[in-house]
Amino acid sequence: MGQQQYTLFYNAVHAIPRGQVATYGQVAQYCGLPGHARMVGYALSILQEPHDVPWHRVINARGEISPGGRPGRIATQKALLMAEGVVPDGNGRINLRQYQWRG
DNA sequence: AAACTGACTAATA
DNA sequence: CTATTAGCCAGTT
Repeated sequence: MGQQQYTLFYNAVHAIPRGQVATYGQVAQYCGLPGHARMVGYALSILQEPHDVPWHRVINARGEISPGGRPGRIATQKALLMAEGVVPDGNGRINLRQYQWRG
């Protein structure tokens, strides 16, 4: 467990098509590790540029953008998502039924 | 070693 | 809708 696992997560995130989103738990399950949602969050939290991981396509199960350490992260993620056509509803939440990736 | 901490979730109340 | 509980596990104190 460790670095290798993160590579697996990053790989899974790469599989999320543009214009769609996936939840942390979904990514974990896709990797064959159900229940490891927190590890997905951790893996993304330690990402450092340069990287080519579309981290913004990963949101929580409520359809919200999870708060991260640095303020401004949420706005960035929201902007990236909207740039590829994923638009939040009136309450700032993303409709999973519409945008969630079906692997 | 033990306690604490998280970009999490599902189930209950 | 909010709150609480319990499960999760690699890092950090």
